[in-house]
Amino acid sequence: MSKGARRPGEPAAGQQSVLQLILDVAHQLDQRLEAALARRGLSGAKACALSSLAEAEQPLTLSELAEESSCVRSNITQLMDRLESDGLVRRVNDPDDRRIRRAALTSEGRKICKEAARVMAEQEQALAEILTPAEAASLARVLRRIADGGNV
Amino acid sequence: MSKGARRPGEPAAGQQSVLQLILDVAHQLDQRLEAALARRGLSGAKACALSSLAEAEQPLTLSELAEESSCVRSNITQLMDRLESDGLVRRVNDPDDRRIRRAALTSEGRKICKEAARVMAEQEQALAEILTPAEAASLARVLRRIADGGNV
DNA sequence: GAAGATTGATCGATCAATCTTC
DNA sequence: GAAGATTGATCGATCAATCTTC
Repeated sequence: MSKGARRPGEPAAGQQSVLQLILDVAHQLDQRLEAALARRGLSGAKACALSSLAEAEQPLTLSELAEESSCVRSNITQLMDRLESDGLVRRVNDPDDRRIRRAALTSEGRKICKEAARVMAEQEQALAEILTPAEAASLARVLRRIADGGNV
Repeated sequence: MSKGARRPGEPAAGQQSVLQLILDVAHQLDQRLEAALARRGLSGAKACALSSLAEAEQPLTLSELAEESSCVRSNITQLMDRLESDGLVRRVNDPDDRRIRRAALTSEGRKICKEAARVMAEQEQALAEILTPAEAASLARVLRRIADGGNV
């Protein structure tokens, strides 16, 4: 995907289609989140992987991580390379299947992951302050229906 | 930014925060749009640039294109490289200032751009069919307020 | 042969550094 | 010196091809 604000030919502010509005708002919120994470040396992709690892009881398979992030396996290979060189994650071998590599959080990784959760909560809070509870609920309901392709 | 669905540790479907919902829905809609464009050999970034060029009366400066796409100049340099090798765009020199390069649509570029507009309209239509007019209007209103940071 | 992971290519995005022209 | 564009590095994402192990 391209990350740039996607407004092909909609100069007037009120003229944007709902689709373009959703993409633009998401892009804006995502940039804010990425900027807040970057101040801690993190990125969205890294924070997401760390969070998945923190939740699991045991080190996850790289394939499991790819599944959970809805991305392709080779993506996780590279992400783990970067997280390993950051000292936040360690690859460990699976005792039962030598094809499998698991990702284990280091203690530093566990610490940073808690910071990432705080950052995420801050961003959620900032958004919540813009909306009334009723608006937030109805927004969530509509978005969930869009996510389900209208089958709800 | 990372493009993967961003749900760090929200297993239960109803538990997702509004922020995560917006990012997830946008990611899903964006993937659909990219897939539809890819069938015509395009991408979101290419379609966006072509559309900006089609709207302008005269060839745009690469800086102007960057401005319009809210991205960095070097990004446009590379995008134009790809569009030029696709035969959709041609770089032309500015007669008055030799620092400036402008991007001009080729006739092929103009043709493909119209297809891209149709694809975009299809995606907008698919989304519109999920929502009632009243829902679409209230969704747009709330999203616009989020985009303005609550200052509306 | 299939599953798990990696490698190499490409795309889109950013940033810092550079080059030409003003 | 500043503006416009490009180059080279890095990150995150995808895909096709490969390697090891099952």
